[in-house]
Amino acid sequence: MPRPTIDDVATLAGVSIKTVSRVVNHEPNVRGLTRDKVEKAIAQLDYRPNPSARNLASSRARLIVLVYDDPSAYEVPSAGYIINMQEGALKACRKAGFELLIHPCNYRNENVGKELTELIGQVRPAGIIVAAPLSNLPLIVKPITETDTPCVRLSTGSGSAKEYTIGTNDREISAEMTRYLASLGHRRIAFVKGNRQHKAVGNRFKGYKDGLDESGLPYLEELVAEGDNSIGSGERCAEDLLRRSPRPTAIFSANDDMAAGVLRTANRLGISVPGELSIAGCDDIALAQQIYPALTTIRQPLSAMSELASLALVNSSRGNPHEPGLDVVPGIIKVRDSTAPAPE
Amino acid sequence: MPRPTIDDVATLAGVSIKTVSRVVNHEPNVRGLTRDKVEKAIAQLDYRPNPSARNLASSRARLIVLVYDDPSAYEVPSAGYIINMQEGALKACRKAGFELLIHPCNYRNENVGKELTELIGQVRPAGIIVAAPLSNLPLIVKPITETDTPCVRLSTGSGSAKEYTIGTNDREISAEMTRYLASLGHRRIAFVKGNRQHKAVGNRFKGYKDGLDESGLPYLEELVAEGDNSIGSGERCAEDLLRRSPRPTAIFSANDDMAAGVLRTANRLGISVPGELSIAGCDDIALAQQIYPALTTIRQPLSAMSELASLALVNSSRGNPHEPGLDVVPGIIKVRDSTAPAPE
DNA sequence: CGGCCAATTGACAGCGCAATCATTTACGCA
DNA sequence: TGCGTAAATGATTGCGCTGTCAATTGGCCG
Repeated sequence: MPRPTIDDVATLAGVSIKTVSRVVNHEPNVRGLTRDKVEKAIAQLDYRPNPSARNLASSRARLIVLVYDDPSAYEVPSAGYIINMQEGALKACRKAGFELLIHPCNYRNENVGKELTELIGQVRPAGIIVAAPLSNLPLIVKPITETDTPCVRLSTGSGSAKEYTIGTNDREISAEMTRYLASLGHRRIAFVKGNRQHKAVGNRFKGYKDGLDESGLPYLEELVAEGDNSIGSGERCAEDLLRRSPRPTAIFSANDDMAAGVLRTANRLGISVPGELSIAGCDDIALAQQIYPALTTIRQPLSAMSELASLALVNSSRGNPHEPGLDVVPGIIKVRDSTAPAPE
Repeated sequence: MPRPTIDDVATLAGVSIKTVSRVVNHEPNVRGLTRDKVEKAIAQLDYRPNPSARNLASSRARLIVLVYDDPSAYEVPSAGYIINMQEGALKACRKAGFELLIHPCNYRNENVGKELTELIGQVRPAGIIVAAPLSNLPLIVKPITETDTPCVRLSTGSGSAKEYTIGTNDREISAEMTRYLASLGHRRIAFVKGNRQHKAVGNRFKGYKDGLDESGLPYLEELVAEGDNSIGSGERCAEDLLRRSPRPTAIFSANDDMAAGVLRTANRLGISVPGELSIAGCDDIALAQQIYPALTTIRQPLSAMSELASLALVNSSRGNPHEPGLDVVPGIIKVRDSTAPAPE
């Protein structure tokens, strides 16, 4: 049996299809009595509008696109980050009856801009969420905004004058992590910086320096290494840092992958964690709990952020665009087993 | 400026819209000359068909749904598995101009069946891919097939009489892994079984026994433990197994998460890997390379499998349904650092 | 009770495309 | 050259819905 259409509902309820349309779309100016009749008919027929027809008629799809850095472009992709984001967006979409289209995207590709423009032209989404680090690249954001598609940036970096941005308190929470390490008695706290392209990790570095300062510890250039966000770079940075003398007793990395790399190196060198060396990361990807010892880290509220973003886009499609600006969803520190009081 | 429509193309090319439609959809019976004209017009206008209009007119969306076990239902979700699957499906979809809708799904939920039926009614996808372990649950598969939506099962378990199934040579490759461990001199090779509900892990257990047999080793009940696919269960099983005397010198787990758990336990107990204990897993999720030492494992060709599945569904929507049956994409053994010759 | 305005409802025209069926063209052969 | 057939092309309808604008209704006031 074919699915019921708006005509069937209208006939059953004894009204015109336009009235049914009004009820379905929660438009004003429908009498309570009429609304009840229509809703009863809808329930009775188990009617649900055909999205394609709606999209065609209104020329905008009930669909949100999530754009993020393509993990398959990397040797050892970091999947946890993405799954977390998808989760929040899916949640909001389901609640609103929207669908989520995922679009991993390689920013090294020459034609990303065109690719996105085409995607938008193709599916006409109600909105687009652009995740960090892509959200900091004009190369990505500009083509999107030029199509007039509502766009929310997920950026642990900074706000933007033109788009609504959802961020987190990277700098503050990183400072807090640093103070936490200091409170455990650590005096030589090293830091592994991440990819310079990513503003987020820059903020974390600033937070690290803030934290040192607030704990009355000096900032030492020799205790900072620069990675590229990958596990491998974490390993190399750790080799470097652990060669210093005296050795740092804690290493705080700008993301979990690098922290996992630090842990690998410590394991390889036979340095006990957390006995001789405390390790802290940032992101709380699944990996953080899968390695041994489980990583003390900063939980990025990624799921909450993408949920908020989706919500904003849904509202926007209903006529309430969100004004530009920065909303901050705070992260929290998850203390696990990779940090302990400083030795001695 | 509004996007060009099929009418614009027809006008520019001096043909009817039906002819344009034929060219766009690669239908036969168009003269080469005409085709060229139309294609030139399409290129000139940068025309791309409106998917909503197509869907409305043909009452089936150019869209594939990927259904998988909802990771957020678990405490420590295993994201790698999912990302790999998404990757292959995305690849095939892009090539065919299809979109991918992801639908994580909690099978413990009472209403999964209805949920899926509604989803299908809602979006009318060209097809659905159901990933293991959901693909082995009638609870999930039946409601789908009842809607006449083409459905491909991804199951490392077994084929099905009614749906096309893409699997892998779990049993054989697990036997090979076992033989490999035996070839390293291991005589006491333990096995960690996974969740009974998952046929795949059952096959791996069979493969383990085959491998022992082929290597002339006895099957010992005491060297088998039963986990539930989670890291935590791997830890517990390892505690059990390592209490045996003499201790096993190799532990082969039915998935990587549990192998990671085994490694955590070994680390905790101060047992050196791979010096005193070799560890092997199965799946080759990203985690396998993120822990130390990197895990020797069986690489599941998940991406290839989901790509194949998507392709089959695309073809199906073009009038070439795939007949039921089982296709096997073989896995391969990735030797990394967690396995070494047996001690002594 | 008549009149007027606002609230409510409906008629109808597309949105852009696929599919059906009718029409035209091309080609082979006698 | 003319006929028959198959190939190529086109005219038209309708998919299910939204948006526009017109028609109707109801309520309130004088």
